[in-house]
Amino acid sequence: MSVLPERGTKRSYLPAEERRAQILACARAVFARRGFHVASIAEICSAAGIGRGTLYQHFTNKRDVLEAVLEELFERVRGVLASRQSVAELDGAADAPPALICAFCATRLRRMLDAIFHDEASLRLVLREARGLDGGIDAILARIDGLVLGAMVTDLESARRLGVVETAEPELAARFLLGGVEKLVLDALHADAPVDLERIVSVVTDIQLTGLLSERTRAIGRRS
Amino acid sequence: MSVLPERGTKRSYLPAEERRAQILACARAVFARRGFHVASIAEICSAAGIGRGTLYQHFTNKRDVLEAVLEELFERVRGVLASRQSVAELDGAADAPPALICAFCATRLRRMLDAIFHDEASLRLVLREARGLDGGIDAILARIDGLVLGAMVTDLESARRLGVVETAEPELAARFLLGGVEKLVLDALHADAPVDLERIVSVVTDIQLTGLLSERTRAIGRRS
Amino acid sequence: MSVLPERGTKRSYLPAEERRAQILACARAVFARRGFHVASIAEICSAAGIGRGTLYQHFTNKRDVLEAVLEELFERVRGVLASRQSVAELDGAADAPPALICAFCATRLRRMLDAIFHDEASLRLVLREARGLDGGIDAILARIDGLVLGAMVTDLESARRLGVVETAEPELAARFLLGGVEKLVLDALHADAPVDLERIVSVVTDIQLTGLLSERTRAIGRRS
Amino acid sequence: MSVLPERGTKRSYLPAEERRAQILACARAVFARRGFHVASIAEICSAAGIGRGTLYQHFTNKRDVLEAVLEELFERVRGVLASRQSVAELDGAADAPPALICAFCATRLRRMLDAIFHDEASLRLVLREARGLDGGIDAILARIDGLVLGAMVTDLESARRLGVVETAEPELAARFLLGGVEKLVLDALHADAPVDLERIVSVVTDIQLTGLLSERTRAIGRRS
DNA sequence: GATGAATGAGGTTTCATTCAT
DNA sequence: TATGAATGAAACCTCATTCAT
Repeated sequence: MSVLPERGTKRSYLPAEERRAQILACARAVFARRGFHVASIAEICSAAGIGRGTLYQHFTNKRDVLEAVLEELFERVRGVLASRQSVAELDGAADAPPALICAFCATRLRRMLDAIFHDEASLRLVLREARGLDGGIDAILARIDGLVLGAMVTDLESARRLGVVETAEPELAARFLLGGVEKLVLDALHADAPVDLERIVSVVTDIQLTGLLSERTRAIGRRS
Repeated sequence: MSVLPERGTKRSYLPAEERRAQILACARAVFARRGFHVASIAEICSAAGIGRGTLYQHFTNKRDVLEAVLEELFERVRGVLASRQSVAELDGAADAPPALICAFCATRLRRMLDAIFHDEASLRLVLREARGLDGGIDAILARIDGLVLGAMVTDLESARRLGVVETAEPELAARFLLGGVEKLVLDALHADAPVDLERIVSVVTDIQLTGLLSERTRAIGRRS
Repeated sequence: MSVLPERGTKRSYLPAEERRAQILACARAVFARRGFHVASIAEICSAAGIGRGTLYQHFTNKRDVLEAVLEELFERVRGVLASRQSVAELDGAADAPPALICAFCATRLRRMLDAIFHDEASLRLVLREARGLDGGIDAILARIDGLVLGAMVTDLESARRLGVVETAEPELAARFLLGGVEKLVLDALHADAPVDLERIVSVVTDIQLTGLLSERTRAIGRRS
Repeated sequence: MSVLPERGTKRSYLPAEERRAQILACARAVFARRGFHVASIAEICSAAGIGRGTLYQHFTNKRDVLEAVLEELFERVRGVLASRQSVAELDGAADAPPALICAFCATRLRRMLDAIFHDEASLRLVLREARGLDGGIDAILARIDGLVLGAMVTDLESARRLGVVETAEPELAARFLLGGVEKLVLDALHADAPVDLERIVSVVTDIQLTGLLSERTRAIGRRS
C-alpha cells in the first residue's frame, strides 16, 4: 500500500496534486489498519516515504487528513450511485418470480456496496472508525451513510410501487439491511477471514426478501 | 452518574471491593460518553471523586479498567441468558399463526437485548468502542458477541426443529439480525434520539421472519 | 537563580504553592535572560530542576507562565505604591529651596522604581519583552505601566497644587520622565554595566525639574 | 506596502538589485508589524509576491534580512545627519530669549527624528525589536542609537559653549531626552493612536530645557 | 487506603532552509 | 532567476503512570 520512493534517491519531487493523492492513499491504509487515534502522523509519513513536514504542506491537521480520506470516499460513492440505472425503468418486474427478484436485488446491492467496500481499507474505515471526533468527521460519515441509505430507500419505494415488495417503513428496512451486512463484514474482517461480499449479499438479500418463516407456518397464516 | 464523596470530607475511605465497583461504574459512563482513547484517567477519577493515584491501586492499567468494565457486562449477559427458558420446551408452537410467532420472538429478543443494553452506557460501549486495542479487549467483546449470537442460534435451531422457520445458515441469520438491530440503535444514539428498543425489535423481527416480498409476488413463486 | 534539587535525589516534592512560586522565579530569570520567544520550556524546567510535565501542572501555557510572572510583578508594584505616603501631606514644601525638592523627588522616584526594578530580571522583562504577543500580556504590561505613571501623575499634581511645579501636561511629563529613565537603564543593561539607579534617578530628576537652560539665558527670559 | 507582481504573470523577473530592494521593503513592513520572531519568511515572501526560495538567493538568513533592513535604516540616518548644518555656526544664539531657543531646538530635533521615524515601520522596528538576537543585529541597533545620540551630544556641547545651556553630563541628558521621546512614541503606537511627533517633540523640548519647577520656587533658589 | 506532585516518552505541529526543476 | 516541494530539527504539550507522603 505504501508508495516508497526509489532506493538511493534522497528526495522525490511530485506535483502537489499527486503527492496529496499519494499521502491520502497511505493514510487510508494506516488509519484502517490502526484506527485514527493509534495511527501516528509519523507512521503515515514513513508509509508514504516522505518527511513529516511534507504532510503538513498538504493538510492542516491529523484530523484534516482523515476528513480528506473520507471525503474522497464520499465522492466515489456518490459517483457510483449517480451512474446507476433506475429500478423504476425495469419493466416486467411485477411479474417476475421471487428467485429472480432476489438475484436482481442481490446484484444491485452488491454493485453499490462495492463502491464503499472498494478496498479493505475504506471498509474498515467506514465501519469501525471511532465516531465522536470533533469536527466534520461525524458529518462526513453520516453523509456517506445517508447516500447509501437514500439509494436503498429509493429502490425499496420503486419496488413497492411495482407491487414487488410491501413495507410500511422503507427507512427502517434499509437501515436494518445495511446494518446486517456491515456486521457480517466486520465479523469477517475481525476474524481475518476474506470478505466474501458475494455470498454475504446473496444470503442476506434472500433472508430479507423471503423471510425465515417456513412455508408451513405461512400457510397457517394464509388460512386464518 | 458520578458517585461523589460526601461534601466537606477531604478523603473518603471505602473497602477495596466497593471502591473498585464505584470506579467501574464511573469508568463505564466516561468510556461510553467519550470513547476509550479520548477518555482520560483524570476524567474517570474526577467523576469518581478520587485522586488519580487511587485508581491505580485497583487497576493496573487504563486498558485494565476497560477490560473490567466489559468483563462485568459479560457476566451480566451470561447471567440473563442462563436464566432463560428454552424455546424447545414450548409446545404447540408448530401450529401457531405467524403473527403470534413474531410477537413471541420479538419479546424474547427484547429480553435478551435488554441485558446488554441495560443502560445507554453499556450500549455505547459495546457498539462503538474501537476494536483493535491490544490485549484482551477484543477478546471480551468477541465473547459477549458470541454469547448473544449463541443464544440466538440456539433459538433458531429449536424453531427449525419445530418446523417454524427454515434456514440453512442460522449463524449468518443470527448475525444479520443482530447487526441490523445494532445499526438502528447506533443511529438513534447518534442522532441523540431516545432508543425505542421495543419498536426496533418488533419491526426488525417482523421483517426478518416474514420478509419484504409482497403476497402477490410470493403467489407467483408458489405457482411455478 | 535556579533552584536545583539536592544532588542524588530523584524527585523532590513540594506543595503546589511553593513549586509554582519556584517555577515562576526561574521563569522570570530565563525569560529575562533570553526573551520570551527564544526561551524554551525545557530551559525553564531544567533551571527549576524539574521535568517538563511538572510545569504544565501549574501553568497551561508558555504564555500563561509569562503572564503569571508579570502578574506577580504587578502585584508587587501595586503593594509598594499602596503603602506610600501621600506627597500632599508634606507641609512646608511650598517654601523649600529647589535643591531640597530635587533631592526629595529623586528619593521618592527611586523608591518607586525599586519596586519594579527589584531585580535585574524583572527589569529586563518589563523593558524589553516583545510586546504584541496575543493574550493578556500586553494588557498586564500596560497595567504595570499605568500603575507607575498614575503614581507619578498624582505626585506631579500634588506638587502643582503646592505651587512647586508648573506643568500643563502632567501625563506627558510623567511618561517622558519614565521613558528617559528606562532608556538609561536599558543602555546600562545592554552594555552589561551595573545599573546605578541612584545616580540615574538623581541626574534625571535634576534635569527634568531644573531644565538645561543656563541661568544667563533664563535671565534674558525674565527681562523681556 | 507589499509590492505584488503584475496580475496574471506567473513569474516576474527582476534584476538582483531591484529584487533585493523590494524584498527589503516588504520585510521591513512585516518585521515592524509582527516582530522578528513572530514574522515568518513565508509572510515576507508572500508580501513580496515571490516564492520562498527566491528570498534565499538574496539573503542567507532570516537574520540577514533583518540586518539588511536595519543597515539600510542606518545609512539613511547617517545621510540625514551628515547634511545638517552645525549649531556652532549659528550666531547670536547666546542672546536669544528662551522661547526662541526652545523653538529652534524642537525643530532641529524634529528633523533628526524624522530621519529615523521616516515611516511607522522603521519606527516600530528600532523601538521594539527584541534585542538579544545573536549576530550583528544588536550591533546595528547600537550603531543607529549611537548616531543619533552622537548628534544630540554634539548639539548640546555646542549650546553649552555658546552659554545657552548648562549640563555636566551631555551624554546622559541626550539619552534621557531620546528615551523620553521614544516612550511617548511607543505609547502612541501601542494605543494605535497617530504619532504626533510635532507635538511630542515640542512639549518634551520645553520640559527638558525649561524644567518643571515653578518660577516661585526658582526665585527661592536664587535668593539663597 | 488515599493522595496529588512528579515524570518523560511520545505525539503533533511549525518553519527556516535546501534543492531539483 | 524563480519556484515551491521537501525536509527534519526543535518546539510545545498531553497524559498514563509512579511514588513519597
